[in-house]
Amino acid sequence: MASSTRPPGRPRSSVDAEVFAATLRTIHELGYTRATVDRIAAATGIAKTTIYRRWPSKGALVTATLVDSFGPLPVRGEDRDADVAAAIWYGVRAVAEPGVAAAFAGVFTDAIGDSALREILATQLQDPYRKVLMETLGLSEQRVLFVIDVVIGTLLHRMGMTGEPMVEADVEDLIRMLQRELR
Amino acid sequence: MASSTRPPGRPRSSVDAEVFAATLRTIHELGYTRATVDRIAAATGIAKTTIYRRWPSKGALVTATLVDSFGPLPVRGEDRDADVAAAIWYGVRAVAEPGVAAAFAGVFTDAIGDSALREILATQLQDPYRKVLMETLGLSEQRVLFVIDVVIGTLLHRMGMTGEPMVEADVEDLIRMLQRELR
DNA sequence: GCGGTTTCGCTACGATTGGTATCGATACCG
DNA sequence: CGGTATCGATACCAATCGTAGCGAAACCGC
Repeated sequence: MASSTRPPGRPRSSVDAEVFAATLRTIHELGYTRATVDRIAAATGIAKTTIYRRWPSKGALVTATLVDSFGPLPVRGEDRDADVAAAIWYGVRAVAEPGVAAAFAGVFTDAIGDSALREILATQLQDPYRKVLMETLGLSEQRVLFVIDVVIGTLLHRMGMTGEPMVEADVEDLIRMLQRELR
Repeated sequence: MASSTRPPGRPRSSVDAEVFAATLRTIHELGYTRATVDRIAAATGIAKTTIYRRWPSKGALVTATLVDSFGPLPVRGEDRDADVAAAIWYGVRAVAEPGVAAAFAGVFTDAIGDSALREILATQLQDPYRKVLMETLGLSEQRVLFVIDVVIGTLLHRMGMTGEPMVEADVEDLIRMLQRELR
């Protein structure tokens, strides 16, 4: 329909998905610090300069990778307990994806003292989930931000300390705890 | 008493406390990444080489700074609800200390892919609290690790996202939530 | 005081890395 | 086939972590 307005010239080779995958894979294998842009570019088969043409910094690239990796929340707004459980399980799987926790921690670290990156992080990663949760769960902003802190913070801390995703029994405790909290 | 066995030679100038303070201050002002060892050394008035003589890496220095900054937990083992509240408030104040959250996130990031640093982090920072909490609260290891994940993870996520400590109302919610969880 | 011992400060250096500049090659559209 | 915008490659700069080497300083026992 409106997809006919394509600008002239050589198109941006559509390898974004490949770059995201290579970013996660490289971070998973080497950690955030040693996952250099050079290596990510080489793993994708494109030039480093191409990456910097599309994303303004390494942090922005990793943030975009996280946004792409997380995707939309599977909440329906009918049964709050069910939505809480579904959202937490979704978060567990997303954070357990190889490289995601390390990427999160790394971009988190870079964001402190880099206000531009911090803006990207808050706008592109947190705001969508805040809005969706406020609407479908009918909670205040303060309440939603509290829940996001608890869920994502807990999962990241576990992944960071142990390197392993949270086991099912602990996830179920986390779900029950938050269902009680939001009742 | 046994402090008489001092080795000969020039003593290690006892500026550890100053180095720790300068580390936190520099990280607070510039963030973990831009808080270079050069700057920390300059802020203390000592040479960079001296820092590397005492700590094997920047991550180890920051971890030691965090251990020094946190200190022992004020739990008494008589009233569990009171201990939970006291421990959480203690964590809130420790994480709110300027530079602590940024230092934590940074050393967390470096620890992934640096097993030596990871060992230091787990042994020197987490283990003491795990043991104290298991003994005084009479909880299983799994339960204690879960609580540590929730408390520290939540506080760090809040500090990382907003740059501000958690407000009192949210802290009280966190305390009530965990008191119910541990009942 | 004085020698012995250990740490300290300083300068210089190597290796990596984030990020930029430049220019020719390339792929697409009409 | 020509116009246009992106891509790839190379070279480059500024920071930064971490190390080497050496002379100076500070402390102890005598």
